[in-house]
Amino acid sequence: MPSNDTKTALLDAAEKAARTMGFDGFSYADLAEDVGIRKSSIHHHFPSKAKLSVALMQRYHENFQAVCSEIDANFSTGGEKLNELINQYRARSDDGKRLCLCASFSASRDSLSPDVVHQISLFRAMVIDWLTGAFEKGQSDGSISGVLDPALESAAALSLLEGAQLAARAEENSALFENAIKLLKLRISVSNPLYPGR
Amino acid sequence: MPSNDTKTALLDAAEKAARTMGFDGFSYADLAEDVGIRKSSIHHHFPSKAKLSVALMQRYHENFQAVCSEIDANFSTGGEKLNELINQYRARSDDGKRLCLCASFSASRDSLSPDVVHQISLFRAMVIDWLTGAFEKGQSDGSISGVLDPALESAAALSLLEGAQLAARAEENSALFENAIKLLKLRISVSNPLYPGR
DNA sequence: ATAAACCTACTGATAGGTAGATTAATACCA
DNA sequence: TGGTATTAATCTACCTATCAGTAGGTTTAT
Repeated sequence: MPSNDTKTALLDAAEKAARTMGFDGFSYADLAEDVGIRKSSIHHHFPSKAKLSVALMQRYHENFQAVCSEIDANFSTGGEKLNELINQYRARSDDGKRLCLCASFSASRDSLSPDVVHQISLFRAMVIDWLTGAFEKGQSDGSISGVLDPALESAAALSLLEGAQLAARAEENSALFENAIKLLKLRISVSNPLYPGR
Repeated sequence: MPSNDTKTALLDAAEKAARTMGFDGFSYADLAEDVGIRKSSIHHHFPSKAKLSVALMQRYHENFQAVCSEIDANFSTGGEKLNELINQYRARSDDGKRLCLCASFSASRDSLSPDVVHQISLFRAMVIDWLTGAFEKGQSDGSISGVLDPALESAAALSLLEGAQLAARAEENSALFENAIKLLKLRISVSNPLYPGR
């Protein structure tokens, strides 16, 4: 029985560590202590830190993409979709204790393998595309006010969300995340989504 | 003659390294090679990496505060002030090769000394205050459109600017910074033809 | 029997930091 | 003016801890 338990536990520990301390801030020794095996045993599952980070980023990409699909399946208006994505970034901020993996890895760019650098681009493109769709929807159904250009809104929103995580992280205070996104949230209409308006 | 040359050169090298690779991403060996002295000699100027980072953050704070004062002395409208601050963050992005020191240190928060953590709060408060003033001015003089709440605008703008640096850093592409801030720039009125803005 | 999973024990490189000698620039003083 | 303390600045040489990673043996489950 190929027990994925340890492998998953290692990925969980690595993701938490990377998002808390950055790629250069955690070591195999940290993961070993967290998971409860010897650090040399980690190499059985992930032969190098570079390959671990590739697996980390791939899982993160797939997971986030699934979340976006889930949102699409459960929410119809652009405003609702945007609001749900904001909730995702809030959750991943963990009260200012962490950043999302994409933001954390971006900051440590020079220490990453070329594969991960490329994966970051793919991840960002995926999120930007999804967000652009949400803003297009919000523009046409009137659930997001003042949308001039969905593509530009998307780029701005992603930067705002990652920047808001950074703000909360700077002082380990979730209120700073909320403050940073408040104006964006105010643009989301809270009217009955059954009445798209305009 | 107390030669500040080496000390300044060390701070310059450390700031560049920290903003490029993060606090955990550079070592005394890197600085030594950059400046051209032995790494043990660095301890004569900065006995520990913690004290170096304190000096780094202090110089950064003073420098940035001076820049803000300079802007206030040379530009009168809120829109012009905001535009100049955007220019500062663009310059500090270095075409996606670096982040500002505040953003970089925030990401490596767990590796910093308590002093530096506190300095980050002070720095952010200073920038937020200044930005709030700029938005208040822009609201009253009409040079920034759609200002509802200057304090919220300020928090959002700082997160957007740091997030835009992160976006550019993610792909080492300055166009991502420009894309992220474009909508903010569009809110700045370009009424004065002498300062057309970018 | 086989193979995955994990272990002990190790490696070379590098981390931040220290000890103590040497060099270089300044200050004092006859 | 020349000589001598003094101090800043840098050096060589070393320390201990930790880093990612390897070699090879042991356990465990099929």
